[in-house]
Amino acid sequence: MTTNRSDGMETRRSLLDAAATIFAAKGFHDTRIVDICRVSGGANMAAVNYHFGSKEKLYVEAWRHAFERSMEAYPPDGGVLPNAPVEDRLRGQILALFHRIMDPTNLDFDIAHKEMANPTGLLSEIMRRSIDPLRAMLVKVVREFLGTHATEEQVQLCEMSIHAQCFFQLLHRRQRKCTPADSPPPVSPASEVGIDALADHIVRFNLAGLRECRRQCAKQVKCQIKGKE
Amino acid sequence: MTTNRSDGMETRRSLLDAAATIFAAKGFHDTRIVDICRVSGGANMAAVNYHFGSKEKLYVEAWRHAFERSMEAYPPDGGVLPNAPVEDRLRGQILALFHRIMDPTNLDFDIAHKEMANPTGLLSEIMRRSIDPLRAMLVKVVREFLGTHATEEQVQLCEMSIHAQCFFQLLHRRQRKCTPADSPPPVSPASEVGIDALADHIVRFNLAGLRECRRQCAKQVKCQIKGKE
Amino acid sequence: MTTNRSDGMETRRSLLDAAATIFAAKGFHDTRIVDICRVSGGANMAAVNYHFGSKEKLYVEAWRHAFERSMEAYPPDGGVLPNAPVEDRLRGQILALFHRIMDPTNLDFDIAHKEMANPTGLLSEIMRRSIDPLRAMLVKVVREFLGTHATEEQVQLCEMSIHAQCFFQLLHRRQRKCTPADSPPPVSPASEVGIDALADHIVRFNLAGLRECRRQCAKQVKCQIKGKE
Amino acid sequence: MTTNRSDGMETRRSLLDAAATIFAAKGFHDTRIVDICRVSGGANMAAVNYHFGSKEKLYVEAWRHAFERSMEAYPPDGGVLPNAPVEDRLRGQILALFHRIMDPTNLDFDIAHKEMANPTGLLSEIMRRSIDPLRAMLVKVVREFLGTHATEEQVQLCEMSIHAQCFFQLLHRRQRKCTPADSPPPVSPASEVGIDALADHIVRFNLAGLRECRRQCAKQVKCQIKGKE
DNA sequence: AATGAATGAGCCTTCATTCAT
DNA sequence: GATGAATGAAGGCTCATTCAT
Repeated sequence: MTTNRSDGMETRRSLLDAAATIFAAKGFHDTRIVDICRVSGGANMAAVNYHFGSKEKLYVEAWRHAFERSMEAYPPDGGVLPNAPVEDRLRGQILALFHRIMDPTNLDFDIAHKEMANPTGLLSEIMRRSIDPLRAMLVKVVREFLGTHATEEQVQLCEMSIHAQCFFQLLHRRQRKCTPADSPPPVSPASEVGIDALADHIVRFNLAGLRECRRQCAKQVKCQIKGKE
Repeated sequence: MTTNRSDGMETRRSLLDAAATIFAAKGFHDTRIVDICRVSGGANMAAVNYHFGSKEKLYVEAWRHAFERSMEAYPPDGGVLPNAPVEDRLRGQILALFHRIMDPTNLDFDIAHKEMANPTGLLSEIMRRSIDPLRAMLVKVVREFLGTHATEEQVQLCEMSIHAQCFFQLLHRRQRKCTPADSPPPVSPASEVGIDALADHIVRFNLAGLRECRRQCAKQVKCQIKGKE
Repeated sequence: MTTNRSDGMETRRSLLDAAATIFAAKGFHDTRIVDICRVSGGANMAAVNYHFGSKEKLYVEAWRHAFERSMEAYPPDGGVLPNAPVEDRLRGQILALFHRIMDPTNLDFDIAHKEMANPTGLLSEIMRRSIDPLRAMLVKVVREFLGTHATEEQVQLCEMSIHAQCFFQLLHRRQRKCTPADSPPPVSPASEVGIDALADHIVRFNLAGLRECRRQCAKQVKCQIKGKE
Repeated sequence: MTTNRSDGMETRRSLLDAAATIFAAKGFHDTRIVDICRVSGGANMAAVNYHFGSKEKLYVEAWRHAFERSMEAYPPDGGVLPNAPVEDRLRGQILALFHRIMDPTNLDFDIAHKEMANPTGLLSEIMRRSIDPLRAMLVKVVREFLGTHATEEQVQLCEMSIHAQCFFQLLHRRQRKCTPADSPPPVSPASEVGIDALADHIVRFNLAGLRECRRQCAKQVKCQIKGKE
C-alpha cells in the first residue's frame, strides 16, 4: 500500500474492485477479506471495516459496483434502436446479454451465480431491483415477437430458453481462464468454439425455436376458432 | 443417542444420505459436518472421520452415492430403444436429462452445480468419468440428427443449447421448494409453469433449433459444392 | 491441563470456578476468556465454547454456580428457628446476609455488583428469580418487627437501610484482599475494623434504627386516632 | 460537521461533558471514545487524543470536571453554619451527601462507583485527594456527636453506616432513569419511594443508630470506671 | 488547529480433526 | 467399534491510536 492517507476514495475503489474480483471467483463464504486486502494493494484488514462496516456490506457494495460497471459497458438493448424491426431488437438484446456474460471483466453475473449457488440472502433485494427490469425487457420483446396469440406461459418459457443458453456460458467461461492447478472439470468441449461462432449459434438457434413457437401459437388459435365454429 | 452399535453400515448409510442432501444444498465449504451428523439422526461428529477419514472423502463418496442413485432412477436413453427413429431417441435423452434434473430426490446435479460454482477440485476426476460418457451419448445422437454435413462444432453447440436449458432448471427448482425465510430472489416467473409443459416446451424448442441447424448445414454444403464447381 | 479426556465434568467444573473468580474480579467485559482458561488449569480457549457455547452463557452459568454455592454455605435465616422471637430472627437474617457478603469465597455478590455497575442484561431474569425471594424474606421479618402500624413504605425503607450497610462491605472487602500493584483507593479506614465488631455494629445500629421507626409508627397512629376523634 | 474552528475550548468542554456522562454510565473500559464523540456533538475521534492525549487522560479530566461541578452545587456542610448544634450540622452533612448522590446531573459519584467496581487505578490519587477530606468532615462531626467516650472504631463504623445508606442510592437512582430496553433488575421496590421521604428516613434512621451508639459508649465507660474502682 | 484515513493488537468464535477411553 | 472431550488454526470484528494533510 502506498499509505496514501489523503485519498480515501482511492482505497475504497481499489477495495471494491478487489472484492468484486474475489467474490466473483469464490463466492461470499469462501472469500477471505485478508485476500481482498492483499489484492487491493496491501490495504489493512481493518480498512474494510472502516470503509464498509463489515464483510457483508462490502459484499453488497461490490455487487452494486460490478453491476453498474456491467450496465455501462453493455446497454441491454445492444445498441439497437427502439424503432428497429422486432427481430433486430430481439437479436440485439440476446447479443447484449451474451456479451455481458462473456466479458471476463464483467463480474456481476459471476457474483450473482455464486449467490444463487450459495445464497447468503444479502443480495436478494438489490438483485431483484436490478435484474428484474432487465428480464422484463427481454420478456417484452419476446412477447412482441411471438405475437398476440402467444400465452404468457409461452412467452416466459421462450425467455427462459434464451436466458438459459446465455447464462450457461458463465460456467464455461470461467473454465477457460482460471484453471489454476486444481482445475474443475471441463463440462463440455464446446468451450473450444470461438466467441463469435457461439454468439451466432445462440441467436440462430433461439430464433428458430421462437419461430416454431410462433407457428405453434398461430395453429392453436386456428384450432380454437374452428372448434368454436 | 439411539445409535445401533450392531450395525455400522446403517450409520454409514445415513451419513451418506445426509451428506448428499446438505452438500447438495450448500456446497462443500458451507457444509458443516456437525449439520450432517444432526440430519443423519444424531451421529457423533467424530463418526464422519471414523467412517470416511475426512470431510473431503465423505464429499466424494456422497457424490458417488448420489450419482449412482440418479443413474438407476433415470436411464439416460429415456427408455427409448436403440432402433427407434433418431428423433425419438433424441427426445428420449432430452427428457431423461430433464427429469433427472427436475427430480428433487436426485442430488447429483445439485452437488455438481455447487462444485462448479465453488470448485474444490475433489470431484474433477470422478465427475469426468461419470458425466462425460453421458454427454457423449447426447452428442452422438445430436450428430446423427444433424446429419453428416454438420461440423463437429455445430454438433457441440447444439448439444450445449440443449444441455443449458435442462441445466438451467436446477436454479429454478431449488427456488420452488426451499425458500426458508431469507429467500433468494426468484429469477423468473417461468418457475410457475408446470413440469410437463416445461418438458414439452424444451423438447419442441430444441427440436426446432436443431432442424434449423440441420437446414443450415445442408445449405452450407450446397454452397460449397457450387463454389467448387 | 492434565489433558484428561475422560471426565468432561471435571473441566466444566474448573472452568466454572475460574470463571466465577474472574467475572467477580473484573466484570463481564473486562474478563478475557483466555484468562479464565489459564486460571482453570490450562484449558483450551475453545473448551469454553465446547462446554458452554459462548462467553455469555458461561457468564450466566458462573453466576448460577456461585449463587448456589453461596446459598448452601449461608442459609438465609442464619440458622435461627422460625419460632424464635422476631428480633432473633431479624438478627439471624442480618448476620447471614453480612457474612455471606464478607466471605471472600462467595462470589455471587461480587458478580452481581459488577453486573449492576456495568449491566449486560444477561443476568436480569436469573438474578431476579434468585435474589428477590431473599429480599422478600428480609422484608417480611422487618414488617413483623415494625408491627402492624408500619406502612409498606416504612418497611421498604428499613429493609433498604439494612441491605445498604451489608452491601457496602462488598466495596471494602475487596480492597482488603486484592490490592495488586495498581490499587484502588481505600474508601474508608473502617476497613481496619475486625469482622465481628463490624457485624456487631451493624446489628445494633440497625436494631436501633428499627426501634425508632417502630416508635414513630406507633406515634403516627395515635395522632391519627386523636385527629379522628 | 458544524465544527467551529474558531473555538477549540468549546470542543474541549463538550468532550468533557460527554465523557463524564458516558464514563458515569458505563465505566472506563465499556466506554467507546467514538460514543463520547458522538454525544459530544459529532467531534472527530482523533479530537480526543488531540485535546487530551489519550483516553486515560480524558478519563481523569472528566472525573475532575464532574467532581468540581458537584462540589459547587452541593457544599458538603449542607449550608448549616459551623456554630449550629451538632445534630443540625450532622443532619446538614447527611442531607448534602444524600442529595449530591441523588442529583442525576452530578456524575462524580457514578464515575467513582464504576471505578470502584472495575478499578483502573487511574483515579486513585486524585480521588483520595478529593474524597478523603469530605469523609473526614463527616467523621469529625460524628465523633463530636458521639462524644468523647466513643472509640475511634465506633466513630468509623457509624460513619460507614451513614455513608453506606447514601451510597446505596446510587444503584437505585440509575435504575429509575436509564432502563433502556435491556434493563438491569430492580433491586428493591424501595425505588418507588419519594426522594423527600427517603431523605427523611435516612436522617431519622441514622440518628437513632447514632444515639444508641452514644448510649452504648456512655455505658461502656461507666462499666470501665466501675471495673477500675 | 483539526480531521479523515489508516493501522495493529487483541478478542471471540467457528470448525475439522485428533485423542483417550 | 464408537464416542465424548479437547484442540489449534484461522477468520472477522472492535477500538484506541497514529499518520499525513
